[in-house]
Amino acid sequence: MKNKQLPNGASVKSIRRLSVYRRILSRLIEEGVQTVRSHDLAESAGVTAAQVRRDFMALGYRGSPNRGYSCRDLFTSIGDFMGTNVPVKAVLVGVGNLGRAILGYFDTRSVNIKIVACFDIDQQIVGSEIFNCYCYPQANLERILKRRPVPIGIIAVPFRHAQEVADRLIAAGVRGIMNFAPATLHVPEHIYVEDMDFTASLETISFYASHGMLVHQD
Amino acid sequence: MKNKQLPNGASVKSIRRLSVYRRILSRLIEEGVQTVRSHDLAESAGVTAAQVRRDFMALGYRGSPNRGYSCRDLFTSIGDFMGTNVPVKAVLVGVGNLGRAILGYFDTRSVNIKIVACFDIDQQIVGSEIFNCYCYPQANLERILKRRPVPIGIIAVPFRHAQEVADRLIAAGVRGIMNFAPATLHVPEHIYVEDMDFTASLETISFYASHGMLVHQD
DNA sequence: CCCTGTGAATTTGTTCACAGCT
DNA sequence: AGCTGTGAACAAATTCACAGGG
Repeated sequence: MKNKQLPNGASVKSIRRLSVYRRILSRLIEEGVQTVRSHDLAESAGVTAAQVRRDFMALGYRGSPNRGYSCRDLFTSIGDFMGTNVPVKAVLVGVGNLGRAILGYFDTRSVNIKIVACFDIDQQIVGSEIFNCYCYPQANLERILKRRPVPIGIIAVPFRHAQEVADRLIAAGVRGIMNFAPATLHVPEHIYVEDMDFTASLETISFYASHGMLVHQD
Repeated sequence: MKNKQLPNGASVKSIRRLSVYRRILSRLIEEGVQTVRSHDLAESAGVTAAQVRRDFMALGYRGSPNRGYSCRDLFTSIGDFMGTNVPVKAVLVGVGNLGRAILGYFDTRSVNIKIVACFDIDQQIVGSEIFNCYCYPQANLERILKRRPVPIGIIAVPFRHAQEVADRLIAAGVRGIMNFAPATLHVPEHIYVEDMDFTASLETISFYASHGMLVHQD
């Protein structure tokens, strides 16, 4: 897909940074911090202060000169913008080692992301509950998503099946996909895919680790 | 970190794409395909043909007009450039659900990436072998890396310990880090970090999934 | 003719630097 | 004085479009 144009001008990269700022804010709030300056957020997030302020232009949220931003208000504002103040729902397909770890990850860590169902083809797994998530037969994917539509699908199946699973998820109404399979998915323009490509990431790290040059923190 | 400058002009993004092309090529070779055009690779990798050719400028590998590229030679050439023709070695710190899944992932999938040791603080796990990888006490990290230096560290510990683990890995000679902890690591300029931030990725997907706009395949 | 290789144009993303508010 | 908000400069990444080769 080509690039989107948000009303304002938020790119994929800035959206991702907003998510990171929000996490930092949540920790600051826990610590009882009231306000934060763009400079502080920049330091915590590993970016420049100008970048932070630029990213906030998209939100419409405005700080106060000489004081910075209210942690609580900014947190809410980012959540409103990103839609993460209400829990985000997803389904997962493929309950192997990795799928299980993903279920565990989101079960523990975040209140605002909820994997509401998972699917597998293995009869040993189907019918059981893994990290508070019931496992349905993969054949029933369409039926279940029809009854309870979910906007996001997480693919953790072997790469040979990834495209087929993606097609079925999309047909069942999913709009965004988190793809852990080492395969490039071919999807319609309006579907957003984020690849979690462990091998490509590790090989990229390897390249820079061995060529020892200065480099850009992801 | 700021951007590196490769002799030629390969950026982080192009390096990552080279890894993807290489994987595609390995599958083509398995299928017995001899040559491939930039256009074909572009289709498989989900990018433009011009992008593919541009990426290959960095390699110095040259195709033949009217024919394209030799799959086998190009595969080798990318591997030479990236250093992935010889096995890439890494250590993993944190053998929880996610750590275990990562061990399983690289154990099965790839011959050319090898996690040579893992570390944990849990005495239950230490001393056992997980997916063909022996688990050492985390306290011995420095000692073991001293004897057998490894260029890459994979961090899969809770976010509170991530920075400390990163510091120790770097002190022990690691040059690149794959960070699964939801934390921004602060590292010296010459260290390359790739963040595998599940939450930021999922929230980014959520944003685009709910705002339904055209979008760029990662 | 159908490819690749690449300079030039364009688009996207980032940083600078300063005006303005408190 | 110390911060934000932002136009303008800059840098990076991508695409265009075409010259050149077999």
